[in-house]
Amino acid sequence: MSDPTQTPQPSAERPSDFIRDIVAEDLKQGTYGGRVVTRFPPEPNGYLHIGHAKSICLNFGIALENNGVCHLRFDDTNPTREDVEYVDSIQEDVRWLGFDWGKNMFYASDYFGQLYDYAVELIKAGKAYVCDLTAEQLIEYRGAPNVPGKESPSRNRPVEENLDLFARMRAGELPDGAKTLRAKIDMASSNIHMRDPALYRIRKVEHHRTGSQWCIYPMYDYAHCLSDAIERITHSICTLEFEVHRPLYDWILDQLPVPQPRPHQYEFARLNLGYTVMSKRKLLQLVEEKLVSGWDDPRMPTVAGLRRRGVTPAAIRHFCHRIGVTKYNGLTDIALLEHSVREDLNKRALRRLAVLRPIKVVLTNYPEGKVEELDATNNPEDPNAGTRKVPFSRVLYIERDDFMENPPKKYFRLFPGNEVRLKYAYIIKCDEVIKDAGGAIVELRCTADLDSKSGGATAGRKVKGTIHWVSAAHAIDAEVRLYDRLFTVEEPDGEGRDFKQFLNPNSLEILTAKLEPSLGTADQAKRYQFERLAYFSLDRDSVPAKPAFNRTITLKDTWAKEQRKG
RNA sequence: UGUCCGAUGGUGUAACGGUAGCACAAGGCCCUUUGGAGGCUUUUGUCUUGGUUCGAAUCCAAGUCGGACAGCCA
Repeated sequence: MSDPTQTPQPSAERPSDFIRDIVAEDLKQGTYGGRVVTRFPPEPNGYLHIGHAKSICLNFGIALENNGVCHLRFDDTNPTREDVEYVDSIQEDVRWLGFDWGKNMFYASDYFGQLYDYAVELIKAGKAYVCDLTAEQLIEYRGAPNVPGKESPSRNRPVEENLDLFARMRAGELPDGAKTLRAKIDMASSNIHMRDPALYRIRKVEHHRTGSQWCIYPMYDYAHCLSDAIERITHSICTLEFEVHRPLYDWILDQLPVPQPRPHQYEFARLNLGYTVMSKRKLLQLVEEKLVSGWDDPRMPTVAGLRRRGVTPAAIRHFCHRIGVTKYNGLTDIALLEHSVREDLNKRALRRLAVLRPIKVVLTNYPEGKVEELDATNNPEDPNAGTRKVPFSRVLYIERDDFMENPPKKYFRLFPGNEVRLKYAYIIKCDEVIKDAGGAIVELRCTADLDSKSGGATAGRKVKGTIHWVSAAHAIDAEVRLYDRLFTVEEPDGEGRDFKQFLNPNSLEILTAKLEPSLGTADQAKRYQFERLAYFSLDRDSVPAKPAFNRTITLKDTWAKEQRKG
């Protein structure tokens, strides 16, 4: 449990929601003979984000809970925007989240041949035709939500002619966009998706898997339901925007001799999270315009970004469990995610002492040159985590925030004349504040109660505050990146808004911090808590001479809250 | 003035005709060698109006509000 890079076993606790209810009912009725087969069907045109994680947890979760399987299927029907870079990252991310598709990895492009044959069937049955309308004309003929469409002049083309034309489309005899294959349904339908939707379009481009084998490519609506049927999917779970497509999903499967019982589609609400954007288009924009460092920038809501930020798979899974699955399109409070992250990190993070913004402290009654190795607890939440030694000496650094010359009421930290406990060490008292010519504080002169160390005569003395520190002579320097939310408002892409206007200018602050020496051998696979500050993880671009730590999330700060209250 | 879908505290959800519960957030207290964690505790909710019923968050009707749909994207 302390190694968050290990593929963790998704928790055994069974969630409950309306989709799981349907699956349970189908199991009870024996609809699919006891089979449960779901699928996660990403288009390889972007990195996975936390919204996909919700879908992954749902689909793989349902399979796991019911002794079923979940397929990973790349929905690669549009070669003009898809890329292998994405198919690799998607697999890595799903695996990292803790899920396993076994041998069941497929591509919609695996079925291009069969899909073509099915299309021929449709044409023969008089249920599809080759249409001559241009893209512009199609828009005009389609009508509008409350205006019926008009039938294409090609609609009643004879079957033989359709067959010939479709074969010629496939053979590459026609230029891009010249013709489409359309389903023959109902141009007057109140559902626009039923107004003779396009099934195939001509695209003379290389496909990342099928190369130049095809120059016609199936549309999503046509390819998706049939891919589900071919794979014998039982429950095809997607997001709410596909609800309107369901009649078409059903129509296509009902026209063709697909394996029975065929799959059914169910829709749930996609995740909307506060203080972030979730659409692939917008995330891509952030990457391409270099507003972030890449898809795995720790501020991104991508799985890769969260991973680099130090968030664990378990935290993401718990979050997905907590938010549930419904058809209500709400806005999830980012605090829910933050809580899941803290909860998990609290259990597994190794506690360490680190000073982000140092101020020098000299203990005037502590012998010069003396060094003590003090015992420090690695994780109070986990007795098995053990202890370590931390060097202590006369000159220390403490956090600037932990000293105030003129403190407000309820300030428990160091101020002139006051005492605080140095964590794992002595109680000290501030005697003198040394300033430079400009009046800036450069050093604090303190005296230590030399009997107050653990095991000492006055170890039990209670002082109001305990602060962290590092020994100046032993501290190592590290780059520390303090990440904050990427946007300043909860709904950066709300109506009439340009999300880029709301980028948080302070979403990244880079500091050189002073760390206790044990952090010199920090492990990228482990998680750390810099005591009293935040959770951190070692970034992958650390170099031995200068480690770099990313702040995953701060500790809860009730003092900051107190101050806000004024 | 189209079709489909939805509505439970501030947020996310549970209750499947029978005591509106949980988590987060917010407030208070206790504890604390992390102002962390933990423990205890308080506040706040069934969109509206009718109907069915001994009894409705749940079923029905109408309304209100919100979302989705007019790519040869997925």
